[in-house]
Amino acid sequence: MPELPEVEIVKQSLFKNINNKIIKSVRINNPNLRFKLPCNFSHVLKGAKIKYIKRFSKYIILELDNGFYVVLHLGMSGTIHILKKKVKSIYTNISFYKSPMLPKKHNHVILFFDHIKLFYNDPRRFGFFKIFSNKNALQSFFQNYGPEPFDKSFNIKYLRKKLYKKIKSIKNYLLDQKFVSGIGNIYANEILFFCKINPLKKSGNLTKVDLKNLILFSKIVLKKAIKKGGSSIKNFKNINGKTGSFQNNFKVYDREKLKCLRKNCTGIIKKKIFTNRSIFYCNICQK
DNA sequence: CCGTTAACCTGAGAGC
DNA sequence: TGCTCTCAGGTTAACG
Repeated sequence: MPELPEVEIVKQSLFKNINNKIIKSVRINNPNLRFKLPCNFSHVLKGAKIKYIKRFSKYIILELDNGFYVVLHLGMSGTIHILKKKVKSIYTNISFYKSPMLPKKHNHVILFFDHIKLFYNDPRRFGFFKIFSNKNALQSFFQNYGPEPFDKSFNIKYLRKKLYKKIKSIKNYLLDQKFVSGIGNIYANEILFFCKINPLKKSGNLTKVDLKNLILFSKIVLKKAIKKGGSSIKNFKNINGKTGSFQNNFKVYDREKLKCLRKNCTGIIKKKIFTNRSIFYCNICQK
């Protein structure tokens, strides 16, 4: 589920809630996530102070004062919830979408702080934690990833070199984290709409204008999504707390059969399944 | 190396 | 009500 903007929102909330705090204890209800929870997980976290929290791509990185790094990927359905001990009935959901009740059986990992409990909840268990013992190990893990759209290295020269004569569709390249980091299915579709590029277009056939637009609009779309608190599609209930609102700004995603929102375009948004993912596009203005 | 498919999971919603 | 089927914001091993 979460793509770069949603993970950024989660990171910001985590920073407000647990940065500089000490993990008093750890409870593991189910270690069987996408990858089995590292066996030293509790040992590394217990007693450690969270020195800093950052994000790269769709990953949240907790820097601990014992030199270790905890890396978290939310997969498709991972969320984080915080319960303040004093107010037992109210959950502070610092996730990018709101679920009114914590589905208790999917609370796989719980971190206890002084006045706070943090729950990692993940029904589908596609999310995972990794632990790195030092900065080098952390960096070498992220070496396999391409730049984020915000990076200076995500430029014309890079795109030309990577996409030259490639027959794979640009939609699939945008989802390829080795090419560019942080974009998922929603934002790939949205970005291509702004670029007026058909998602199925072969990457080697992109024009210089296409490449320039990709660089420009990937930044614009992701930034706006962050500003709107990310996209919240499911479990949308009106309860106190934060929810993303970028879903109200979707131009193509989840808009099958609706009118194209581009000025003076009479197109209708199409939906197709392509390499196991949905593509949404206007077949008139996206060439 | 390149591109595609299937698999990993659970839950929601549609259709019957 | 309940059954079956499809789909979901991601990643990656395995295959041709």
